[in-house]
Formats: sequence, C-alpha cells, structure tokens
Amino acid sequence: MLEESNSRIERLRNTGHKLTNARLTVLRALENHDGHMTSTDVLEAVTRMDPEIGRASVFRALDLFTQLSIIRPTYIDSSVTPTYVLMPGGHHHHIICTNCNRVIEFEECKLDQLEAELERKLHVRLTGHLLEFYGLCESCQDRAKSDS
Amino acid sequence: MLEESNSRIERLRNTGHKLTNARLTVLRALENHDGHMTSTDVLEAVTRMDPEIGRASVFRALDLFTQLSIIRPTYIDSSVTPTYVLMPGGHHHHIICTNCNRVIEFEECKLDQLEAELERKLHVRLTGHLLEFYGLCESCQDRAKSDS
DNA sequence: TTAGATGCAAATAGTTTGCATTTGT
DNA sequence: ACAAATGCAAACTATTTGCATCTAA
Repeated sequence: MLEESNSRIERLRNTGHKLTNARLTVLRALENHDGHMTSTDVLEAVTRMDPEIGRASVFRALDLFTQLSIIRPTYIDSSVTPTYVLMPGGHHHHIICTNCNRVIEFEECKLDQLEAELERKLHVRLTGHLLEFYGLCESCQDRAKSDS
Repeated sequence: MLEESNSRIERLRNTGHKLTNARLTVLRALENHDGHMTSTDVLEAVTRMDPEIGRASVFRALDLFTQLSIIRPTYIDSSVTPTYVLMPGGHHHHIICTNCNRVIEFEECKLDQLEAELERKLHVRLTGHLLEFYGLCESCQDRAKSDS
C-alpha cells in the first residue's frame, strides 16, 4: 500500500533521519514481504535488491525502524533470529502455534480504550502495540488427539 | 508465590517431561527474579545456584518453557539477547519505552472475550498471550520537550 | 557544508550440536 | 530398565564495532 509506505517515510523524515538508500531499501524489502521476515530474510532480500548495501546498515535500519514503532522484532521460529513484523498504524496482532510455529494473523483488537486509559493513568505516550496469543492451531490439536 | 510455582511444575509433569534438576533450577531462577531476565541473566543465576548445570541445558529448558507458555521471549534491551518474561496464568502485559527501554508492567487486560472469540472463529486452542505497548515514558517525554 | 549515515571486515558473543554418560519414573 | 535429559566443548552463526569515506539536506 503506497499510502502506508509514504507515512513510514514521513515518520523517518519527521524524526530527523536521512532518507538514505540503505534505509529505503530495507523498508521496501519489508513491505514487499508484507509482514513477517527474519533478519536473515531481510539481509538476503536487501542484498538481492542492491548488493552494495552492507550488513551493518541493514541491522542499523532494523534497529531504527523498531525504535520508531514501524516494525517490531518477535520470536517465532528459532530462538536465535528475530522475526520482524510491520506494524501498520502502529499495531499488529497474531496467534502463534506453540507446536508448529504457524502464525495466524487477525485484525481485530479492542485496545484503543485500554491504550487511552494507560496513557492517562501512567503518563505515557503510546505509539503502538503488539498482541500475541499462544496456543495450538487446528491441525496440531487434531494431531494431539490422535497421538493419545 | 508457591502456588504459581507448583502449577508450573504440574504443567511440566502433565506434558510428560521429567522434573530434572536443571529444569527446576532454571524455573527457580526465573521465579526469583520475578519476571524479566535476559538469557544471559538466567545463565549467570543458574550457574551461581549450581555450577554443575551446563549452558546447553539452560537453553533447552528455556525453549521448553516457552513451548509450554510458561515464559515468553521478547526483545527489550539489545536486539541480541532475548528477555524472558514469566506469564503467570498464561499472560503478561507491559509497556516498553522506545527511548530508554524502561519497562512498565500493568495488570489489566480485557482480552478474555477476544480470546474466546478467536478460539471459536479460528478453531484454535489458546493458552496464553503477551501484550506489549510501545511509546515514551514520562521522563522521556519531558526530555523530548526540553530538547526541542 | 557538515552532521549523519554508510560499507567493510574483523571481532564478539550468544546459541546449538553431537555424543558419551547420567537420571527420573 | 530405559527413554529422556544432561554436561561438555567445539562449531556455528548472527550481530556489532571502529573507522575512513560518502551523502542527504
């Protein structure tokens, strides 16, 4: 979505960061894969798009985007490599199967009210959130049944 | 809390895992620090409690506990080392300051209803969740003001 | 013009592996 | 008794660092 992308670029600009080739390429890589990518995935994708870009810059861009709540690292597959998720509009929600690591995304969350409440009570200024549920997906439940 | 601890031990037992010294020590380390610990913290604490326990077993225990929704790894300080949070009752909630990385925990979440709804609609069986808000804590907001 | 960002390659550090041995049930 | 889990140390791999150079604003 072009508009989403522009708003991310705006956020970079507004916070006083330069719109460099490395950053824009990392952003495009994330957007192309629309959501979940490990750092290794990002590294590969970026290198494919522009081999001149160095590893370090990719990691630096991921850190920066995280700080700006554009993305958020989370553990899904291995415990080594973080998976980065885009947080359009500042939020993201998914279910992770604790057995097969399948990720099921969902849209709905009724957290606006809670967010406002926390801002008021705790004097924080919130820009985003991630909500993860853990459990078993349909097929892993079935397998658990037949295993017993 | 003793009762919480017993229920974790029960969960281990019920899922057919042995109650080994390594696992129980890792669990105790996590409980002693009541919440947030990086893998390095856990490693140090466990070694202090019992130098015989090997690194590998600590990592294996952390992986197992994650699978059982007893703990959940999340990124807080560095992007390298995961921070593990205990999820008593299967859930945990906190706010992370994107500037200074301070963590503010809060109890309330009104997600029971959403959880039930997701189980019904998506045919999943959920055992826990993590909710993270991102933004600026009070002091980082103040600093942002005076910097401008 | 110049502070900020980059690319490189070496250094670091966290995590996993394979396997012989031990242990919980 | 025996499958499951452990401890060890080596191997692996992801990430960071320092610095000279470059570039967006």
